Amino acid sequence: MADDAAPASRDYRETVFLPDTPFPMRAGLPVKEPEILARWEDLYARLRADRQGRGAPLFVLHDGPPYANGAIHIGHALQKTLKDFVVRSRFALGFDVDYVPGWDCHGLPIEWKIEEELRGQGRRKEDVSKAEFRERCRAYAAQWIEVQKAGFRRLGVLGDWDNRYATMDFSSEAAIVNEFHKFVVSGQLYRGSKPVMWSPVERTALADAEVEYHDHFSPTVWVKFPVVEGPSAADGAAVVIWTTTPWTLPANRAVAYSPEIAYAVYEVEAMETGLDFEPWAKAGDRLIVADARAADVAAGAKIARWKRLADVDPSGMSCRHPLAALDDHYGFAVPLLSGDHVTDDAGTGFVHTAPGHGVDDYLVWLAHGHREIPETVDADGAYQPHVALFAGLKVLETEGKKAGKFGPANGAVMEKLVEAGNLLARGRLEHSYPHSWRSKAPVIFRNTPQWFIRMDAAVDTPELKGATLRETALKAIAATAFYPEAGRNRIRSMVEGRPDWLISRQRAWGAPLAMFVDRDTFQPLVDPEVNRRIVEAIAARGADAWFTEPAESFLGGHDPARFEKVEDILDVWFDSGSTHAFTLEGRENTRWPADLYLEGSDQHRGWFQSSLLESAGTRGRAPYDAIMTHGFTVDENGEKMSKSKGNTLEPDTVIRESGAEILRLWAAMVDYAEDQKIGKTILATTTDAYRKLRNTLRYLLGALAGFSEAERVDPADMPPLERYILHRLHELDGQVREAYGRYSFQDVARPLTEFCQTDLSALFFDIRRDALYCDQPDSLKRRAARTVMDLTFERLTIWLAPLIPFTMEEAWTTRFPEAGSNCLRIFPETPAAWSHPAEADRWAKVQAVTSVVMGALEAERREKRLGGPLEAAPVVYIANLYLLAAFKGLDSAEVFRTSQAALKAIKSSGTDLVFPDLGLLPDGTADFAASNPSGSDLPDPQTGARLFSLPEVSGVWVEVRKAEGRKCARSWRILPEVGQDPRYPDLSLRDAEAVAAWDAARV
RNA sequence: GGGCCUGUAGCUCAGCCGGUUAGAGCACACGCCUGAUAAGCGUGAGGUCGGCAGUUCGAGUCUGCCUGGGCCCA
Repeated sequence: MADDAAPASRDYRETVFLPDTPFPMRAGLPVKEPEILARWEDLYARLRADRQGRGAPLFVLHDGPPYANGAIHIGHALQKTLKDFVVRSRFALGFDVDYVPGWDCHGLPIEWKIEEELRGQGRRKEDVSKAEFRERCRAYAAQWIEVQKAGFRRLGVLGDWDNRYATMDFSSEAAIVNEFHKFVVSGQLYRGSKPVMWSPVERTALADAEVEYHDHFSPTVWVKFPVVEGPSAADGAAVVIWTTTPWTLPANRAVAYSPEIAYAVYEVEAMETGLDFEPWAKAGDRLIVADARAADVAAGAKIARWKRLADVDPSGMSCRHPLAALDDHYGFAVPLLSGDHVTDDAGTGFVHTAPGHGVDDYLVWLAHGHREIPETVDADGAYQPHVALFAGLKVLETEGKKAGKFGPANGAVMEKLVEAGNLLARGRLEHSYPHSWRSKAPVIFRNTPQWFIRMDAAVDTPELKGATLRETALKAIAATAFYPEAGRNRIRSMVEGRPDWLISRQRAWGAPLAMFVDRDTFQPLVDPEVNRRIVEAIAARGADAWFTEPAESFLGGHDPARFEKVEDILDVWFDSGSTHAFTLEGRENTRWPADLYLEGSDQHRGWFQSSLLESAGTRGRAPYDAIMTHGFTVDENGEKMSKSKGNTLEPDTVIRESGAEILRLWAAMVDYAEDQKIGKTILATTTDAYRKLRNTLRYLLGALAGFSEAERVDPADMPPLERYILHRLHELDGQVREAYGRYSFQDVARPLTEFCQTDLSALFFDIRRDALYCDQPDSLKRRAARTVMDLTFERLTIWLAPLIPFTMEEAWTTRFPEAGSNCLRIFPETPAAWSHPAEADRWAKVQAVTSVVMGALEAERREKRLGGPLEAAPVVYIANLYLLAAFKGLDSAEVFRTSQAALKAIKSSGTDLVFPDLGLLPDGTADFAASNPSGSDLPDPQTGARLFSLPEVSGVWVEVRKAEGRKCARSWRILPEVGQDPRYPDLSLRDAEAVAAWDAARV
């Protein structure tokens, strides 16, 4: 018989049931993912067919279209990933999910790209036909749709990619125009006029995003408006305004003031002397300015001394236009209007108001009941022919080398002001001024006739029932669910405050405002037959049909001489606001309205709102039942990503280096509702979390090698540890379903990661390793463990599949190569009988005691008295009967992962006596306590027993003794029994039996 | 400048209606194991809860101000 020193007579390794799986520890995701994608192929279609075959309820996620211009960035990746979480989780919850990805194709950025291309070929936009231009735009967008589609699919996003929608599809353009007609027919459309940012050099209106601010020198003028009507104090005086855009003075129609500012009349007493020019003011002039501005105005006008005569209330006053003396064209009255935008921190406290050339001007003008907006300059920024004194003069040079420099307009206006005697002073100022993003030339505000949708007119249609669009939209917001809830506030305040919807653009690439307008009244022609012909033509030949085909072909019997074909195009937001109309209506197996719209929080102003207004105006409600928003992706320091800062991160880079799965797991773990940070460190920790999940799956696969239905054990027959894991599965089942239900992916990823770490890896696997490796295959413990592992694998693989589908597919098909895609599965039912709160309670107590044991072992290890836990045989003294009772039915050595262990109930612990009323204890506890006798008190420290305790676990002391006996050559446990079986003198009895059976099976 | 949101360990996040010594997982350090091994287990360190003031017996939590960051506007 071998003694301790002698080596084992046999290598038992082959008799041990080690984990066995081809599922590799290292994923190699960048290579594996494309292979899995290829296998998925038509997965979306198969899923839909399967769910429809089951009569599953429908869930509709309607895609917000990205702009078909450029490669996808991290924000796109996040968003499509979140959408995929929704799609896959709804499929896994058993729904039939409709998700048709789409693209936004019209609009200025693409037009610009094409203009740039043309310039590269030495051609001008004017040299190509509108049709050719639009064709180039179409091709450009089509190319980017394919690029982006490939990028999204690479992320694993499921959807009806083959039937994607695009706003430029003929059918879409027709639907958009059809929606537009609904607004025309219901009287919600009107022709108005509004100043917009305009670049004379490019002859185009610009959106805010297309403008950048640079420092710029402007002339400044102080101008006198002689008072015509007002209080007696103002007799013979002039209101003074200050402006940096003298050229807008011919368009002046009012002067704005603030009721919050104190104004007064000042009389000039003396001018500065020794000037090298003749000042325009003279002693005796009476000027009205804000008191707070008086000193600055005097300095600007070189007034040496003046006298404050009297307070002036500008309310109700009116003036003469400063150029009235030169031409009757300017003979109108210039009223003083109260406006909130007026301040006294610059200028004179009065604001020159040209309603066609400034937004504040326009708004204050409208607020006072005026409707007509003068049109002063044309598309080139030249005064129109009717503008007296200045017709034809340009604000900016638009051609040649001097393009973008000031034209003659400012100078001419100043000369005429001098001539009229109303220029008080002039100067120059460097300030921040808007410039075109493209040409870098300054822009101007220019008034042009535009088409608007009314927000506040009662709409008498069956859908709106006399309510206004604003009221209808606000009602729809109240009826919508918001994830997170904060979104409701945001969109509501915007809809409450927004102006009428300006939907016309003077551009080429878009869906047209395809209608005819009476040349005299500007009223749109409302004729269902005409509209039908228009929509049919566009459906057949695209929006080009409207531009290229003669008016007669649409007008039918109407007189072409009377009706003008409108060639403006629609605001692209109208396009995107109509996506619900051509994606959710008129297709099979979908439904209007959508269950969910999901976009970034910036879309409260964008797509959520355009869709809401479009749908409210045509259908009386929102096209969605719920809105989910996400924040923006920022760098690791929480700062916005930008190319100039060099802190951008491309999805392609992450996919190439780590795999799409890492990006997906990142998206699953962050709080998407807020801004999400991403960067090197964060991706590294995400990769670590991924490894943890992957290894858990790998261990399950390894431990389940060869698992058969025959060895399955009924939960009722399982040991407490297995019952506990089942309880956790039951608990998680509820949590996972609930979290997916409210789109809280974090609340899926976090509990499952913690479950893998805490319950599986550190507890279940660690404790059961011995039984799995060394028990005979028919051992109840081993079978129960494997049964629970099978049930765990069955659930984990599908619970996590919506988030990390590649890895779960790999795990599932590794185990069940013939079972088809993991993604086709539905969350399995988890029996209520698995719920076992008493086990949860028990294991919490067991872990508390275990933590004291671990602490004791650790202390011994530190003292070099102990190596591994199998060398130990802790003796645990427990004065808390509740804690002791938790071990009923458990093998304490197994729980502590030591070779041997003993529990001893004690009655006294000095001051720490914890001996509760026995009547409150679980049944049998007293017996159990009695069955763990040997001593009713703590050992006397004098005997040499070292006792370990933790302050947070009262009533528990641990004495670490060395395990007695010899080390089993197979299970490595140290037991006194080793050697008792003569057949296998170096094994414990359990291992001897197991090897005997193994050997017998080999013969 | 305005509206909305936001700042808890190195990272991602919990922290209910204010109530013991602010938690988890990962990362980190140290140790164990070497039959999950580019793995597994254990122990530990790490936080003035962005800052200041206020309300309160008591504030991460409520209020105000300041500050950093984000989105949308001007």
